[in-house]
Amino acid sequence: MAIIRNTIAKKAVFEIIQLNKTAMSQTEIFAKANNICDRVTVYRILERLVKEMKIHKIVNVNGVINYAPCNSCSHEQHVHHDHLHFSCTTCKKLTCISDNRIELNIPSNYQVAEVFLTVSGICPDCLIIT
Amino acid sequence: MAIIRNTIAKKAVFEIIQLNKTAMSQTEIFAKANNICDRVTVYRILERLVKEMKIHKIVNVNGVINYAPCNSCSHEQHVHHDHLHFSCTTCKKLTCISDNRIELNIPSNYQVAEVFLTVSGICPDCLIIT
DNA sequence: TATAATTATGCAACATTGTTGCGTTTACAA
DNA sequence: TTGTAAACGCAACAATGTTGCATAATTATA
Repeated sequence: MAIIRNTIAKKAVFEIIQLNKTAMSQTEIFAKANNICDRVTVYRILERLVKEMKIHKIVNVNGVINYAPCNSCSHEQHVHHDHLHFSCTTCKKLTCISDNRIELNIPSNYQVAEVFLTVSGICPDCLIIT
Repeated sequence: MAIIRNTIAKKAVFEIIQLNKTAMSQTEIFAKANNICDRVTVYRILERLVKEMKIHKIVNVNGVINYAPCNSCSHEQHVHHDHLHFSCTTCKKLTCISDNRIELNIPSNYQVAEVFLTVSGICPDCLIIT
């Protein structure tokens, strides 16, 4: 069985994600990591953190993959987390909003894994500027 | 005011999207277009078709942008279309499933543009193979 | 139907995001 | 303290998307 190591870089990346209010892309995380490790290593750390279910992987409306902390989220909720993501088209920030109860109406011959509910638009910060 | 032109390449791209059951990426559309035009032109045609609201732009769970026909979709529905997209993690196909009524619970200081409801998992075709 | 105006295209080059292979380093258990 | 597997760095690659500019094609209208 694979042993999970808690390296310096991994701890740093995890902390960056946890301390941020909005979800972040690999590029943003790497920029904040202050050259603690290689670009590629950040990708691999993120992959591991998702597998260990410590962070969520969410795609914004532009197709950029973002990572958000997985705060109060049980094992079961993790894959079926129905909370809403707001993807700002101005600042490109992805924010986790709230838990939304969704009524899914999917044919039974589809095997559902995860549910993604993303709303695009303009976030409060960008609305003020405008 | 810009005049909209209906070029051969544009007609071809639109037809490809309309005839396909699942949503397609630029790569797939270009492959089907049989060198009717340049790779870049496909990107630009897709951009225009989205702006003209003839097709929908949807992101699959891997971050690849897909395009789907906008069949029975009024002007108002277009930006608020609440129908569900199934993103197969095996064959990567993106399918439009059905209209799902979603109860959105978003703070009023957010300006909503579009709603994306995407479910990942395994589609019927891939389940049979397994 | 000929022509002017401007939309659309092709090509080349670039930018961003994400992946892979491989030799080296490091964390952790014993 | 040390062996071993996990993690890392580097370099190279792959996929997807974008931009600038000269040229071609479409459409209105004269």
